[in-house]
Parts: sequence; structure tokens; C-alpha cells
Amino acid sequence: MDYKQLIVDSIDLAGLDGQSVYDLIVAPKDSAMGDLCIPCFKFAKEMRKSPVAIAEQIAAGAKIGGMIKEVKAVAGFVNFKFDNALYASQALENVLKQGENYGKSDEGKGKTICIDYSSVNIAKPFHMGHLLNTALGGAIYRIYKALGYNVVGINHLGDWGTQFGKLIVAYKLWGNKEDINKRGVRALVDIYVKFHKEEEKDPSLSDQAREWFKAIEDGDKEALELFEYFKAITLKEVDRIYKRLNISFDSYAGESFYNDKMQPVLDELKAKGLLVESDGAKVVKFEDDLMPPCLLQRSDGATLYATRDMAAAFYRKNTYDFYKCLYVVAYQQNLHFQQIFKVLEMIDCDWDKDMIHVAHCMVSLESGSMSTRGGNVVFLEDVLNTAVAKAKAVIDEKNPTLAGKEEIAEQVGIGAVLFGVLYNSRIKDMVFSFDKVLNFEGETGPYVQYTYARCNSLFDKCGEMGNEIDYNGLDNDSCKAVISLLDKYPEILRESAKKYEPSVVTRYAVDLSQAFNKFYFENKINTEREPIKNARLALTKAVRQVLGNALGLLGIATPYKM
RNA sequence: GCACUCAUAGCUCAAUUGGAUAGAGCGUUCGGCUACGGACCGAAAGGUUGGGAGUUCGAGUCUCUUUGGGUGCACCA
Repeated sequence: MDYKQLIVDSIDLAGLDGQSVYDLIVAPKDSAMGDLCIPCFKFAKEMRKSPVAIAEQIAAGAKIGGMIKEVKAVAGFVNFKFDNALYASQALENVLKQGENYGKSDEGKGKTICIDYSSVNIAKPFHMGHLLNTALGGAIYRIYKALGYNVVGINHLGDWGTQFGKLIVAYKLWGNKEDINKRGVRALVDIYVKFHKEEEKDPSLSDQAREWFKAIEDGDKEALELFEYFKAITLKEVDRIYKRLNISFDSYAGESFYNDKMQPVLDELKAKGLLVESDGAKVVKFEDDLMPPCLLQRSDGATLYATRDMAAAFYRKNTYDFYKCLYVVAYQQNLHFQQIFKVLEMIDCDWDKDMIHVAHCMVSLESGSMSTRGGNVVFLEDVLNTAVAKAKAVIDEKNPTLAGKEEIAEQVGIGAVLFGVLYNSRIKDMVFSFDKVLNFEGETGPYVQYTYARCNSLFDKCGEMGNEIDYNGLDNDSCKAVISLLDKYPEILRESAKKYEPSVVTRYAVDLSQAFNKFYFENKINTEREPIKNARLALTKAVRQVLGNALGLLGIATPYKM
């Protein structure tokens, strides 16, 4: 239902353009003022009148009736109040009719979005920083899918580079296969950290590492076997985590995948005269030295990170013909992506504007920034397990007879962690602490899950809702707050997608939960008056539906009870 | 040094993209289950939106400036 259009149709435009009025209509800051309003300030010049006078004129000429129950001019705003019962009936029936499709649309039909996210590094720990990245990417993936886009999730594996030479040297010196099979990446990290310590004392280790990496490049059998072994160990562990986080990918084409796809890019840059020599290396320079040059080939002929990303960009364009290509990567890489995108612009491809770096913050520890080399990391699995254990303890305390405790603890614990990293806007730096992750009260995942379970519990008590519904049973402020939030959900999804900000959905889930819990305390739902009870159950059902839809987009489970 | 970015209540963060009295949670103090789940709800206290100037009907939001933090700046990824 397009209520903005309804308002435009109900007023005397007095020469104003209908569309521009339409675009201005928003919900007032304070819902007590009304359901929608027109701020009249922008018309002041055109109409040569004060906003206050314009608002009064519009309000005086507005037709009242049907949905529009009251129109009032206040300080340059025209506030419209809806008929609560009618609004409730329309909004709730809309949610219930569409069910799990409520909020979805087909606006992305025929368009493909590539999302590069998670992009794990082989033989490195999966820590809180990766979790943020992975959760963001996964949520954006689902949000775009809900809007009808064809989405391609790409895990651009960090499976190439000199660090694998280092790892082989470390493995041959101190590696213990039994230990690695048992402890996985942790064991690899241990010897990797040790390598960097020993390297300071014995610089010849660096040369050995370079040689071993060269051996990988040259296809040496032993080197490749070890490299594949490290990769298998890492992927096995990471897959286990992805399963728990409800994450999947359509492509695992990582850095090594582009080994044979870089030369054509270099050739094209050369042909266009963009690739120039500088100190023996090949670079692309930017006009007016806007940025440092983009280094694409080392003086020894080897390719670099940027070369791979250029090759990947072309490959993705050719393979998927994307509408947009998103890179969910921390803001550390700002310069890198600015350079890549600028080079694409200089090369005259007409899709450089479709490349978007969805930059997010860094996650640090109270003991400083995370570093694999320095050994200052918290493994994500430890965080997840701790959160699940806490959830289990809370259930044992509050709901000891609950069936299926283990599974529910998993859902609640992981939900808390995911919700926590998706709650703030992605650009704000985060300091990880167990205290924050283990908080299950207030603006948290468990709070929203609890609200969801509370809805279920109401149906257990009241039975299913009947057919006779009196929407006048929803005619008070707390009901209205819930209904206007429910009505807003599709717009929330669009906003979240447009901003590449899952936190818009996360915060909405909290807002809706708060509004519902207030409603719950102020209205008796299980009343003897059936039509009133049915109206309140309809609202409960709609809230449960929308909370479930929203949490689903975030990758968070909705246990029936908890 | 240059570029990017952040700064809002004691703490963690919002603010419909320039709109009405800047809002939540945590923490603190007080109150609430014979009404359906207290992982909840209500109330109170808490603000010169880092400082200064400007743009205009109107600025937390835009511009300039200044301070403080983070990140990046050529053969790592």
C-alpha cells in the first residue's frame, strides 16, 4: 500500500509538483505527531510564502476520510494521522499474506551482483576480524538476494604468496604431522610464528623461504604437495566454521586461480601506454600524482596483489557480467582499491563505476591490534564455543527442562556473536572483548530471539487465531508503534542494501522487539473477547514473521523456545 | 609530511542523509510477575554533538580551520 501517494492524492497541490511532494513525505520523528508528514520548507521559495503558511494552507485543503483521519499543520509540517484500525488491518494482512516473502521484491531481477567476502588466508587463523568480514558479506549476500538480484558469493582465497615458502621451511624444520592433523591451523600458526622469531636471528631462512616459494611456482612435486596439504587443512577447518555461521559460497576462485590470467591484463595496459617502467618495476602512474603509482610487476618480473585483483576484476566481468561487484574488505585496503578502480577507469572499461569497496573497520583486542605473526589473535572457534557454553549455562539456569538444549544453546550463542558484530555501522572500529560478546541482555541477538520465542509461547497458550478480527483492539499507542514498524520493513531492506549496511536490519530487529515487548506488557492478548484477541494475535504473528525474516537475513537462527 | 577515516550521555552506539524537544542499550538509583516467558517492562539521573568560524528559514549532518585517535603511502598480501 502506497500511503505517500494516498497523501498526495488527498491534498490540494496548489501548483506544486506531485512527485516532489511525494519525495518529501516521511514519518515524523515522534510518532505521536502522526503517521506521515510533509515538511514544507523547500516550497517556501517557489511559493513565496513562509513554510508555516504553506503547511496551514495544505492542511486546510486536505480531504479527510478513509485512511486519513486527521491533518494538522505544526510549525511548517503537515502531519497526517491514519485511522488506526484500518491501518492495522491493512498492514497486518499484508505481512501475513506474504509471510516469509514479506520485504522481498524483484527490483534486482536480471541483475547480477558479485560479492567478494571472507577471503580466508590459507594457514592463518580465522579470527574476529574475519568474522566481521564474513558476517557482513553473508548478510549483504542474502539482502540482495531478497531483493531479487542474482548474487555470486566469491571466496577469494589467499592461497598464493611468499608466506607459503616460509611455512614450508618452518614445516621442514619443526613440523609435526600428527600435531597438525590434530590441532589443524593452530599448529601451522605456531610454526609460522616461530619462523618469524628465528628469521631475525638467522636471515638465511628468508632465502630458503624464497626458494621454496619459487619451487611452488615452478611446480615442484614436493612443494606442491605440501602447499595442497596446508590448503586442505585450512579449508576443512574453515568449512566447519562456515557451517556454524550459515555461510556458503558460489566460487572459491582465489589468488592462485589467477596465475595464468594476469599476462593479458599487463599486455592490454602496455598496449594502451599506461604501463611504464619505474626503478625496474612496471607501474601505472596517476595524473597529478593523485595517488602513489599502482605497482603491477616487480623488477624481477613477478606479479603482485594488485595484478591479481586486476585479473580477477576482468575475469568476473567476463564470467558473470555483473551489475555491481562488491569487495567486502577492511579499510586498510582503501588505497589499493582506489588504485585498482582508477586504473580500470584509465583503461576505459565502462564498468569501473560498478566496482565498490565496501570498507569495514578493524577489530582489535584489548591487548592491541591482532597479528598472526606476533601470535596476538583470538581464534573465532574459541569465541563461538565460549558463547555457546554461556548460552547453555543461561538455559540451565532459566529453563532447565527445555528439550534440545544443546542445539538451542548453539543457536543462541552463535546468534549473540553474529548479532554483536552486525549491530554497529561497519566503519566504526571495534575492540573485541568477551564481556561484550557474552552479554545477552539489551540490544543483543538473544533479546530478539527471546522476543521471537515469546511470540511462539503466546500461540501455545492461546491457540491459533480465529477468523473474526476486530482491529479496534489495536487502537492504542503501543500497538500503533509496532504496526508502523512492521509496515516499514520493506523500506528497511532497501535502505540496508543501498548502504551496504546490514546494521540497518539488525537495529530494526531490536526496534521491533522493543516495540513488541512494550505492547506485550500493555495489552492483554489472551482475553475472552475473541475478536480482540484475534487482532492481537494477528499482530503477534506478524511480528514473529518479520523478526524471523530479519534474523534470517543476518544468518541468525530462530529457536522456537529458549 | 601527504591521503583517507573516525570523534555524539560515565561506557558502546543511533539519529529517516539538511528538518520538529539529539535517541537506545549497558552501567547507576528506584519500581514492576495470581496478565501470556523477569534473557522482560516502566521511571529517574546523565549532552555546549572534541574546539572555533562559515553557508541558510534550519547544521550532529555541508564548507573551512584546529585538536586528538585509527589506517595507508613501491617491488608483502
